[in-house]
Amino acid sequence: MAASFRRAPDFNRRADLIEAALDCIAELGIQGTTVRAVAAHAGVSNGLIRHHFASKDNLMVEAYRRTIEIITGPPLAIVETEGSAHEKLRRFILASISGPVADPRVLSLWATFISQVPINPAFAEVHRDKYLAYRRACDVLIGEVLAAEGRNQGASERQRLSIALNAVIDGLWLEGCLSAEEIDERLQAEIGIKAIERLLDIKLG
Amino acid sequence: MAASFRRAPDFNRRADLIEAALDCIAELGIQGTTVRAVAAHAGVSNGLIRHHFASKDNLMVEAYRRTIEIITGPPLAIVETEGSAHEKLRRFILASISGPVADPRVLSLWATFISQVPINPAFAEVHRDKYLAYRRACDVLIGEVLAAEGRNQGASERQRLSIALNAVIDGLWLEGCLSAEEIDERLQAEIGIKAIERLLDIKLG
DNA sequence: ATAGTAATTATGCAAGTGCATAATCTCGGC
DNA sequence: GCCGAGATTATGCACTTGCATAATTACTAT
Repeated sequence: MAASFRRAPDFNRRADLIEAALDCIAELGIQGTTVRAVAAHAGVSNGLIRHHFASKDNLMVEAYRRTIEIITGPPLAIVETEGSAHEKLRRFILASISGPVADPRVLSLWATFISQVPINPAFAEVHRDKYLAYRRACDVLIGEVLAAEGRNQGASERQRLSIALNAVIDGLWLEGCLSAEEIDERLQAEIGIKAIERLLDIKLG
Repeated sequence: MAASFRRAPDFNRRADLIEAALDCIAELGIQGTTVRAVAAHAGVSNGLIRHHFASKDNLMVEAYRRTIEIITGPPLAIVETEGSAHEKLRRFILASISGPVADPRVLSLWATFISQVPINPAFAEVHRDKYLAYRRACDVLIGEVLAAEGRNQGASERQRLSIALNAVIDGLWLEGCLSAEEIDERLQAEIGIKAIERLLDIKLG
């Protein structure tokens, strides 16, 4: 029996397998995401996964990395953008709670991996790094906005604002994903902006 | 070989097995939570689980029910309490983001089950019911507070406030659990109250 | 062309999985 | 005391799982 297959550059194949893993997790859950299921979904043989990843666990960690990238990528990209501090914060918020990030599938993936964080050091490390990066970007944005307002609050007060801001973003993202069918995305975004305007006592264009 | 064991009333045994299942999920993850692991953790034989639950899946759904009870129990209990609308809302918020609810273990359990909701109808049903109950309690509380303030806002505006309030609660709970070691619980609670005071433009004692 | 290299498949195994079944034991009612 | 009911254990089976191994194939450099 002649095995017929097409070769793919290493990088693409790896990315494809990670994407297939995410599909499996979203559709079948972590339990149903077996090496065989991922391989079948990617249209390759089982053994190929072990050729590209040291272990199934390794593939899962990479899938977690990709998931965080999907979630924090859009907002973090805003930071590099040109614009006033206020405008950037506004777009940062919108990018965090709407668009491709506000997808039930994404929440499901996130939840799957978060549940692994406390019991698997490899996941914990990824979580710590990426979570901090997002938090830091958020803090910087707040600092810039407050500076532009001429408000030089103490570090303590600034931290409070940062925590509250993050809570609104996280909470709206969560709610939006959990009831994506019922809630209008624009309304959701508007609520987010208004809420944060009140919290920080600012106006975001 | 004589098997020696102590009998337990059906209800207690069931509750114990559910608790053992939660322990396993928190310590080993959903993957490590096998029938054998739960039985070992509860100090009983494997077969006993099948005697008390129709299937492992059934046990998992019951464990999900228990988890939601752990999370929404304390705040929902506040609603039945005596006190002014403002005072009740304040305690409701505190019960939602501090105390036994603000536990990384609880978040981990919640995340595990939430990831099952989209792929398992049994979980989806439990989710829908319990989630709605919490949301409704929250809405009623807001309505009472606004009424006490003499503010008769339209249903649309009230819904916005409700969504924002929920977001702050969910977000603070999430953040608090994710970084429970770093954040002081009292500070967290204070931030929550202050944030919601600003959002609703009220004072909560 | 051709040979070497790495990607890919095919196959099998040892361990673990949920669950069915039958035997055994504990306890309450008489 | 003892007996029936059902809670509990012991055991095994069919199936799945991750992974190792060896054979096979496609691409690249020369």
